[in-house]
Amino acid sequence: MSKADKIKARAPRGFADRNPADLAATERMLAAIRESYELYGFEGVETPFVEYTDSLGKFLPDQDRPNEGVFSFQDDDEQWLSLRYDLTAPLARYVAENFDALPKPYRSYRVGWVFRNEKPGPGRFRQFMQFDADTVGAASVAADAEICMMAADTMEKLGLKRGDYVIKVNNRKVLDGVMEAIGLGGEDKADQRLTVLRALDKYDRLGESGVRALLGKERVDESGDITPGANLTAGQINRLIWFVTLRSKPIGLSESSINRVNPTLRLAPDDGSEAYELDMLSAMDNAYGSSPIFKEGVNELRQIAELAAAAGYDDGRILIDPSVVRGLEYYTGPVYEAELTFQVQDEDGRPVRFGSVGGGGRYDGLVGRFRSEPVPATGFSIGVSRLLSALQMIKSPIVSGAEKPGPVVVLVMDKDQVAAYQRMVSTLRQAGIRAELYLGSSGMKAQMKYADRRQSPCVVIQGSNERERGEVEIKDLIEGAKAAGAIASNEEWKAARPAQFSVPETDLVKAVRDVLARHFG
RNA sequence: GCAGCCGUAGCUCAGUUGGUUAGAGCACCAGAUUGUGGAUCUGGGGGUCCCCCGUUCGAGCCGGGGCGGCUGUACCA
Repeated sequence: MSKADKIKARAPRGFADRNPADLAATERMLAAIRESYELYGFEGVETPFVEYTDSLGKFLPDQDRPNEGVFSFQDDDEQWLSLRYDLTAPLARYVAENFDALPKPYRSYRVGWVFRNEKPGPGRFRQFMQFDADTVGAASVAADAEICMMAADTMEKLGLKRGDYVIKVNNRKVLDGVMEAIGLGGEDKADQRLTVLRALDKYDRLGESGVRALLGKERVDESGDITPGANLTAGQINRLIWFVTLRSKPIGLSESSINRVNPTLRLAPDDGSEAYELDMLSAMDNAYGSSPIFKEGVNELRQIAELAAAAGYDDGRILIDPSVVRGLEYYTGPVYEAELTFQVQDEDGRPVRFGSVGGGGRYDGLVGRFRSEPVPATGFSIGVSRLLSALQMIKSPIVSGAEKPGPVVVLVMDKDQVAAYQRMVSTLRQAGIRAELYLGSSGMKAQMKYADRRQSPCVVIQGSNERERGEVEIKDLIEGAKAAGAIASNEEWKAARPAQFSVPETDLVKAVRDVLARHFG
């Protein structure tokens, strides 16, 4: 091939290769998550990567960019197919298709790759892995409360310490109620409501001033780019900001503890009072309880809080946070988000924002699209890929040191003795020791480098000298590397042959086992 | 999508007012050592200077357009 035809080797942007360390770390994470989900009674089920596009569906108001963000192609019968963009929509299809055969409520989990055709960024890929659990056919918020508790348990099984994560809970109904109360109800205001929800969703990233700008006329970012706002009045903005800045006490704490945790929980400002309310849900209720939809949402939140507290999760693991919005398409009630609370910096020293590493909520309309009856459902997904990069960044034990040691390498000293070397490799393998024959064509020095690069614990050497004596030489590379520091000259290094010893060939397995035991117990 | 910044070796980067055959460090390969991974020394491979068009006797450098990357923003089911 001529130089001009040479193809540039590169992965498509937003698609990542995974090295041995990534694979080992992911395996550990998946095992931990699976154990947690199964403990809660969920069972595994898997659906394919590809679905009919109309099964994945476009729902509810967010249709301003139809088909954007989804990889789609046409089958030979001209039907449109799409790569799945999450695991929830395919599950809804699966449940609807097998409805009569499944126990209800139906609890299931699945893990796999999902695809989104969007701009990638740090911790954000066009192919990434999710681990999802759903309860279908249970209308009770007990199902939602349970999923929040399971999310918390799972974070801890993944090695996150209490306080390093939080499960935030909100309810779509209360957001809808607030918007209704400030005059944003009705079909004709749907666009404005969408803009408001999107603005509120950014509270943790842009802060109060940024959200205020987005609720008002416009926001100008640091590059000078302008984002148009929702054009609300100052009064409307104040009431929204008051609402989303309410912060939960840890669910169910006593009043004295509440004072310690959050002594400045403010009452609704529109009555002009400066009174403080100790219970956030009561504060909400006092402010907007006249709206039926709001009242329903607050009651659901209260039930979740009580259930979580009864099970002992009222210590800050699960918090109500009115600024949680989540996606706009199909959530109908409680929504949850798993967030990491610690700060880390990237290689360049910049602070990294992970955003949420998991989320979910109630989607009572999704399965019903396939059937003539409504089917309630609620679920939660962990963003495995994003969480992996976060855990790698903080060098969490679950992802670091997950890599296996390399194989024992049998060197080829004499090319006409390959059969004898291969026999040694087989002997080691039959003893359950990871081993390989050097398959390249280079000399001994290069073979040593190769073994070094493979992280081999030791190499097996048999030249003509050893062969005549019926022996093999074992070189402990880990021990040898330690000895290297003390040796200055190359002559000395070679003469000393550190960490190297001879044994009869019949003792090969025993000698290698001794070396392995020395380093890996 | 929009905005700002940036594209020279696998990586990090030099490259003078436009002037021979475009450089360094690291990494890689080999030799010094007919049988030893580190260190040292010596040598080697590797470049469409992102692409195209233009200006010019002459472009890595100047101009226009495109493509790509990063950051912010939008979207995120």
